[in-house]
Amino acid sequence: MLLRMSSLFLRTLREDPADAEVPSHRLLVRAGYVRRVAPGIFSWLPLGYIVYRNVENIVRAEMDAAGFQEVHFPALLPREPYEITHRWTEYGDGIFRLKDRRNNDYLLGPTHEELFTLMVKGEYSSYKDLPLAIYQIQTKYRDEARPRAGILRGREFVMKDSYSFDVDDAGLQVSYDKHRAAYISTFDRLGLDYVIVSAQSGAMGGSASEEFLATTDSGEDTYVRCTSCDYAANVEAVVTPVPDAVPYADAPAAHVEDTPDTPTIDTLVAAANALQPRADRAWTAADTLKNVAFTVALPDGTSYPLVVGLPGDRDVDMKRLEAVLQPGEPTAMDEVELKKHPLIVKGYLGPEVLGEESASGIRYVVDPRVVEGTRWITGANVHGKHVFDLVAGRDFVPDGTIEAAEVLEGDVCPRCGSVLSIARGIEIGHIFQLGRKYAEALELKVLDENGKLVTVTMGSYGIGVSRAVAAIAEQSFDELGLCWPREVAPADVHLVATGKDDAVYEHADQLARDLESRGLRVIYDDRRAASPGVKFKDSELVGVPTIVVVGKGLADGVVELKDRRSGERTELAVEDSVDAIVAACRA
RNA sequence: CGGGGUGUGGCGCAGCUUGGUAGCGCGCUACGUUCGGGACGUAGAGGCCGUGGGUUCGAAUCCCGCCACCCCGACCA
Repeated sequence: MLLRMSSLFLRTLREDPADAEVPSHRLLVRAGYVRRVAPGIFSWLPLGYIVYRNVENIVRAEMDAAGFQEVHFPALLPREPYEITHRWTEYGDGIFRLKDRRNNDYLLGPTHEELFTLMVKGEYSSYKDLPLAIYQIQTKYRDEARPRAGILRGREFVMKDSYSFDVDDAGLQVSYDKHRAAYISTFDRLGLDYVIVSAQSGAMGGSASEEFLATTDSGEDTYVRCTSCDYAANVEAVVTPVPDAVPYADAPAAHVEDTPDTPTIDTLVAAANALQPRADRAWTAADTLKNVAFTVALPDGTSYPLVVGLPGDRDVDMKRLEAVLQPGEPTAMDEVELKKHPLIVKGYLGPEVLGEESASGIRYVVDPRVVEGTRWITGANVHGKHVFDLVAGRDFVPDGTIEAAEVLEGDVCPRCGSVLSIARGIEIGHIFQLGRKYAEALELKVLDENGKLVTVTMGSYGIGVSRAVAAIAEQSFDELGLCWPREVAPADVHLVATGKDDAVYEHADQLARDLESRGLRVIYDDRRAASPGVKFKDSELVGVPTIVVVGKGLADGVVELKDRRSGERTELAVEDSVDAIVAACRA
């Protein structure tokens, strides 16, 4: 491959685009790799599309090597399969819907579980055909509420999705493990720094689930990692260790106190220390029980109220709450909704009027830390009053526990009891054991060895291909521009010719062809009009791993070799420069 | 869905307060000079100022509506 800059369809930008925030977006636009067409929808220019295809081909090669077979579905899909699994409604505004000329409903596929399931149902009917793993690389469409961060979160994106089909759970586990291994080799080859974390399975349903997160501060996902054992999890999936119950035989009886003007936790803590100072220490937010009211909307259009109780030093993490309540969608009650529940007093809500068995009938769930015997300061359900020494298990019994409190740096590791740290990442892969949800809904069954019909169990595995391009960019740049890992880079060598001397361009031209004939992919900056500064800046911005300069050194018989990432420069004798450059690129 | 912000040549922006028919940088074209860190000179091309209405002799500028886009939040009682 030899691309000449004089005719390459490329225009780099000297300034950052106004709408780009994250580095990958900024640099992919500036270096002429992508252009925005509409919110969350992008076009790929030649260099970008080369990188995109390199990533896609690595993913494909690794899937093929693992023995998975590639198929291809349409992106334009009929409503019926999604109606059967209820996702036509469950997806809500999240999918693009359209009608054909006969007014039939269609959608642009957001994911393809239904189609894969139906395809296998159409072809296979015996346990002897299983296990099977098939995949596709397909453009997906999701009408995101707020697309952001350029290629990282678009409304149109490319995903590799695979599905495994097995007769039993043991088989599923084997298929899952094979995919896990294939993903590890794929992401290793893509040159990504990533972690594998326990996850929630999300809208697809299912059980065992892990995410591959590319580690970067600009990531949307927050995960925890144990500082001593190998526990790692998405915050949505973090399990709170349940403390032992506290003896409370000696606890004083609950008593209501006047606490005027204390609608927030901070004001309440201050009031408590003034009114009822403790002998041993000051009251803190952790001594208060905060009760947060939500309305949970269900896919069938109904909704129910829910109150979450948690220690006052923590906030509700909406992503965790949503993950637990799937497919229900919680929203915090506003003033209007609070008024519909007369027993709820804004700012002074307490557990005594809550619970399915109580007067209000409102479901009341608490953080796992609120174990039997713990004592709390909390709302008294009267404006301006709080109750002290309210003991869990004695004075109130919640309807259950819920994992909805935010996870904080320093929280206890559920596996080893050590300390958790928090970091961010980009979800580039997700594997999970779907189980029989779709096989059941769409009646994918095979005959087993006893001639009995059994429902097939499935696994589902995704890689964000276009997102991976941005994730790699996100991990591979410096103040000068991009610096791609070699295997995904648009070329091996960026050859720059400088000056006005014909001899320089003649030599560089020959060098470009020699390198190409040795199997290297070459970008050759043969522009006569551009100044050296422009060419150097462009070569750094574009981010090819090896830069070669043919210029003023040629008179002394040398060309210059630069490593984009390290910045290291070497002078090469002209006679053996081809071999030296090839060696540098193969290293 | 809520909050904030922005719409002016291809890109990045000024002009708007205080109305008088548009300007700067980059890029682009031509010629000349220059050629190792985003060169310089001269001459050019390119804009229904997001959109609809209103006020006015006159609107990019003031008023009203609409549309689009960007950022933050999707919670803290």
